[in-house]
Amino acid sequence: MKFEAVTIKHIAMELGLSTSTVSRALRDSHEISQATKKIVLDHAQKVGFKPNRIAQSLKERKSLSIGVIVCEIANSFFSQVINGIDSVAYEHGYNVIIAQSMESAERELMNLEYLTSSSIDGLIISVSTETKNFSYLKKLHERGLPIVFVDRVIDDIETHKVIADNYRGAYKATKHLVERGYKKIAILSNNSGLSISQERLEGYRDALKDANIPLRENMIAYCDHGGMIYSEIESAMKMLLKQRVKPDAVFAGSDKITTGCLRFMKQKNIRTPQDLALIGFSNTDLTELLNPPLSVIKQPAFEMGQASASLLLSLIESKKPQNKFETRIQSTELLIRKST
Amino acid sequence: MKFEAVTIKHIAMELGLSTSTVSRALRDSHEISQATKKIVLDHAQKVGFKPNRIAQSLKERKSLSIGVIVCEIANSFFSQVINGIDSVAYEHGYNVIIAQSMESAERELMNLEYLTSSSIDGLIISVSTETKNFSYLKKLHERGLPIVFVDRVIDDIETHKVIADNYRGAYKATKHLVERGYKKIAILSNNSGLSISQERLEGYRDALKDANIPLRENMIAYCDHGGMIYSEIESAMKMLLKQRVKPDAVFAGSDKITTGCLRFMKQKNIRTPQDLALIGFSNTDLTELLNPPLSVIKQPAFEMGQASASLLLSLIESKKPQNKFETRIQSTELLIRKST
DNA sequence: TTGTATGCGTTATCAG
DNA sequence: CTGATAACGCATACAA
Repeated sequence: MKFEAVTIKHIAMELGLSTSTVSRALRDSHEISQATKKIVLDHAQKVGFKPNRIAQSLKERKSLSIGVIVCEIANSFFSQVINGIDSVAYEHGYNVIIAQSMESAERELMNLEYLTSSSIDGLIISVSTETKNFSYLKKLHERGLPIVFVDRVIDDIETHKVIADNYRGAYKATKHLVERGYKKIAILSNNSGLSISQERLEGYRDALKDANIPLRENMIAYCDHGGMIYSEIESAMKMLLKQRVKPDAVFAGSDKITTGCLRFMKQKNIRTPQDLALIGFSNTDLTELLNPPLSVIKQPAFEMGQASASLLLSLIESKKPQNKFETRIQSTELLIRKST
Repeated sequence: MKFEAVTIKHIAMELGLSTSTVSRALRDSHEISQATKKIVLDHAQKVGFKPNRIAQSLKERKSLSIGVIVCEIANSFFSQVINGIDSVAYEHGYNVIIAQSMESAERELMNLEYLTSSSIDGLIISVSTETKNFSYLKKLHERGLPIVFVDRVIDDIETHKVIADNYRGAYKATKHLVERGYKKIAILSNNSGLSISQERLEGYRDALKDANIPLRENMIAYCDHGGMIYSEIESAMKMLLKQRVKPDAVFAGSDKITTGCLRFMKQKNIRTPQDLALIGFSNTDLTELLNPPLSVIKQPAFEMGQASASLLLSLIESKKPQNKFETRIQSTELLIRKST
């Protein structure tokens, strides 16, 4: 027994009407008499008619779905972003189709090709650490697919971008360390190609400069896969701690890297702040209860999701081209705990 | 400038062929000559042809999408489940469409209606705490929609169910408390209507019984909305702690409730295990680093997701009816920390 | 081996 | 006010 949905045709047959009449009645067209409307509506109700969205999509040339590509759903930051997206999409009757890149450019591309085979009306994407080649994305954009970037953006594609204030977050975090007397501040950054990494590094650099602390290049380590693999963080940390001049504080440049650092320090029995101060980006739950404690830069993930979805929907629903702008969600919080 | 996709028709025109020939060539049909195949394929490649999935869906009467309804995406347990689902779906070329019920029966129903308007081939659902009326879901199932339940199941709908070993998890957790000498063990349970709640309560009851500890009904508190609202947990905890006989240990019956309890204890300055021992279900990251420490029952969320998706796909792709069975994923872990 | 015609479910256009 | 017909993009039974 297959799932046989009831269609307009069925209703038309059973009521001895034409499909067009039924269709119009269901859409409450003014050119249908109240009497027939009632008959049709009642019957539709009775047999549980639901319009076939696929057919509607084909006809209307839109799917009422938006695609979302993030590196990993099971990452607090992104799951909160998705939550925000969903909350807005739901209100506007849009579906959310999720895909994860797992920080792989190849998977990202496959998802992209799949989602854009006319099955989505617009796309919200946070590019993977691996993504070097934007040409496909760019082509899609040029061909008219509404795109909104969230968090990890690509500068030379001109469309809405929703980002947290990475520069200020990193600046404040670094400054906070400086103010506590730390002078050898290492940073464990995400892949250097990422927009967020560059902004965060900038904030770090400027905070040091403003404090007249010389920047040491060997205090900067990178996790090319965004900490997707723990060993990446492990070796970066080991490298940092092996320097002649050891860092007295570490600034973890992303959620995943932050948790990795915590794991590493726990494992190696490195205490905070005695042995090494720690501050990092994190949207993980319950960070206020961690031990070793953790000073945290928290991103407004949910709000970023909401903003992205709103912008995307405005892009989708407006016929005219809009001014594309960057939205900086300002409420990046700096939460200080005794880890620093 | 709209997003104008290239269709089979375009290719046919440009190549002076019929649409059917093009269609067949693209699908590598044996009844097309190698020569034309090559011409078509090359051209399709050149112009970047991507078959319109909506049209394919309409024709084939399947969408290559599966729907997932959970209470909240930004909940570690569910995000890990989704991750598992996605990993399997992706390999089989299926899309995942996510919807959240936010523990509201109404939203769940709306999502259900929306998703099943022929836009999904099957459904994976974890019912909301509020869900009392299964009739719509049941009707869908009877009409042939493949459904797999994950974690929170409905007993009288006969289909595949993927659940963790809630009974054993709760039994072991309670027993562990008993063995440490706790005798006044409270449980903060999820909504009593939920399958998981009942199983967990059962495990709790049996563990007490086996230890000859009388069950006190006033040691059982419920969070009807699964802890979606913090005040719910707060008042439940207050109620428990106001009893003449105060509990010396608390067993938190879900992820959300566990984090709620931790928050509450922090706020009220209740120490663990001195003032109150704490154990709870949790799939949150970094629980091993929490302070107050937390003994944890961890569910195999990712594996549950994988299993659900595999079962659903087998349901979708097999024409014959199958034996519907319950899959108990056994690897529920009990992770003991100094909180108990 | 290729082309023609038809239908998937819906809506829009055009007649009546 | 209502009905017949075409079209969205694709795939296939049937002709040629």
